[in-house]
Amino acid sequence: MSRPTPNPTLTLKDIAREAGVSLATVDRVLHQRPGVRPGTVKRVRDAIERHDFRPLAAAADLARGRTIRFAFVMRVGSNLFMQQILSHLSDMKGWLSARRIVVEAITTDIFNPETLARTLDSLHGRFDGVAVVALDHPGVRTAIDDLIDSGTHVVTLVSDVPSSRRLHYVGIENIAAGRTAGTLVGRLIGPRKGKVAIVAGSRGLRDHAERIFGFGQVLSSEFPQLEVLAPAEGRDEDNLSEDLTARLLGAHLDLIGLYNVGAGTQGVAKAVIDSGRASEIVFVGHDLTNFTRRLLLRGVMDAVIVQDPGHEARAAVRVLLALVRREPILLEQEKIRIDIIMRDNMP
Amino acid sequence: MSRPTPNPTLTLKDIAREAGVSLATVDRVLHQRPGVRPGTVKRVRDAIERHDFRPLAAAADLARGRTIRFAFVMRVGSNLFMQQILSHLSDMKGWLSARRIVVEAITTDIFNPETLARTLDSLHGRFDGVAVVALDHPGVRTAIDDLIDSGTHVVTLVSDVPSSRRLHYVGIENIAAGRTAGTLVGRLIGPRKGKVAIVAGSRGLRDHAERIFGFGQVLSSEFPQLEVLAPAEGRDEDNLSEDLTARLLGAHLDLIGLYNVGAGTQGVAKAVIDSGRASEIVFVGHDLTNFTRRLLLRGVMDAVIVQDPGHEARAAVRVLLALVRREPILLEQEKIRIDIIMRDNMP
DNA sequence: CTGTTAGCGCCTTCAT
DNA sequence: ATGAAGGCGCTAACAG
Repeated sequence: MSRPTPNPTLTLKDIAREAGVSLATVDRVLHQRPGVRPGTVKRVRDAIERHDFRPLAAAADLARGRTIRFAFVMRVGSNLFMQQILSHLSDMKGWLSARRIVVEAITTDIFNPETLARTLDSLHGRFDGVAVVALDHPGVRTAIDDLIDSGTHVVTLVSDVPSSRRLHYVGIENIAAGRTAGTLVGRLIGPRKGKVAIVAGSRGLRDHAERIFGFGQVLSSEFPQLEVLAPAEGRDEDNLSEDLTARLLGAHLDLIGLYNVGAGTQGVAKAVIDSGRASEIVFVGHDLTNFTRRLLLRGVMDAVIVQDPGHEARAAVRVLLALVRREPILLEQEKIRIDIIMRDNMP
Repeated sequence: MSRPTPNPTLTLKDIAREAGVSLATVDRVLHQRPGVRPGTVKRVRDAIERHDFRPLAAAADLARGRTIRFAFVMRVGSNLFMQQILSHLSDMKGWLSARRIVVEAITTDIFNPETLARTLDSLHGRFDGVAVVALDHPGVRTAIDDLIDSGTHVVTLVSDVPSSRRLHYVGIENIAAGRTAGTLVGRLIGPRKGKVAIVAGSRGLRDHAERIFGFGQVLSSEFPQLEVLAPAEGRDEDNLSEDLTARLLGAHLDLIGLYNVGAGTQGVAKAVIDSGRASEIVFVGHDLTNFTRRLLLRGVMDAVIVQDPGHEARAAVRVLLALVRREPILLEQEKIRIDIIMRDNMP
């Protein structure tokens, strides 16, 4: 059974001739449009498969020749990670405009499901695709589903709403990320006994909640000598996070592990450094920024869990594009990995 | 100074009209072809920049309409990592053939610079681009440079030849990878004292040598309580690696750390398991395969350093394609990261 | 149900 | 040094 070597210079016309039909009919079969007799469909399909034929992407693009519009909806504020995503999007400008793709960033600082839902509602009919950093809330879920019903392709980004009908989630599995943090903290602490603290943004955020869950899972099952304290909620703000961390450090002199689940890393780190106990505390957090880079180099942080913002920006665009063009999504390529960054493998 | 919003529906013709010249002249300027007066060039350039205009990629592709040929040259044999690269290449078949790109894999088991050089010599004029897993040897360097002189674009893959004129290296920095392994072994061992062994394929391989160097650097400077033994060379073979490891384990009862630099992981692991000392030995190696996955899950291995073979395959193709089309390379996208994989963040 | 045909925007050859 | 014009392979509107 030898695979026919695909002759790379075949065209639709050749297939048409071989199947004894016209160009238009082949096109119909290719795009599973109605109005072709089953027998004809089969003949065309056979001819296509016989040569493993693929229509030339460039020609299809050119002929369709429509400008494609995408929106990225997210709350940004001072969140460095979100800013990085936006900055990588604008790095793609050249690539995008050579394909007549327009990406609009719709940002807000408001952290409120109702507002997000209303924003999504306002997008009906205006975009071919929408990537949204969602809050997992019934109102948001409904807004996503409505948007999809209006004919817009929707993917979630960074934070998922699994109960919605979004076509894809571009981001990491947060339970696994939390477990990874747990393993790192546990293993790097080694045989010592003591307490471990968690500082999160809010347990209302699905991604934070999942990370906390995964972290606790690993610590309780595999590192019973470590006592995990109840998570503090620092709302991803530096000042508040610093206060909370300082308080934790003061109250627990046997604190030897610290997991910062969200942003606010700068505040947490300041408290750790000021306590003079940086070298005895294993400190793990998320996202690579100028701050966390420096903290890794100084040995204040021991590891950072990373989801590559550049990869996420590009993956979101590519997935939306594939959906618009009804092309297959390359799952392996678009999957976002949970990266562990330590001092020596910083990119 | 407001950036003009690029009107996404502009075409070459619009630029031509605005500059008061014909289509062909704009095209000449766009591709920096000769035969245009400097003044004209400037007028066209200005018009292009005024609108931040980019020619539509699809139209350019279609018009050029040539089949592009790439070769991947590597020694494969039983090396699972190389097999993974090939397998990811064939996953791209659909994508490639929709762009009339033909990728040919030229594999050999022979591990010999002369043979590799001769293979490269035989490629002159047959391909638009070549990705080669090179050996760092003067003969290979010359062969690469000759190939480039013959008009073929060349990138190195996985293992670099920095002294050649290759246009890009798709792979990780191996010194940093070795340092990462060193940090992991040192940190995961914790306060214990003892010996650390290294099993490599061959110190003649540049990537292995660099990893060993980075590993030693970190251990000697930051973990002085650990004594690093001289590297054993297992030629990436399972049986030999197993013997060597067993011997090391027998000779050093205080062996508590193990770094497997190349392949042959299965053999190394078998020796560790058979010794009954798996749980007390911190074992770090490279590349994620079915074997290393299982070893991580069973706790025999503690961490695996990974360079994503799928990413490498795609990056090599994209870089070669960009070179052929004289498009810019998206360095940020093509950079291969050093990933640390532990039990909980396995993809 | 099926076929014909006019573009899509750029590249390239051939004139001028 | 510059311009005119015919494709590249596919899509979509229109005819039959």
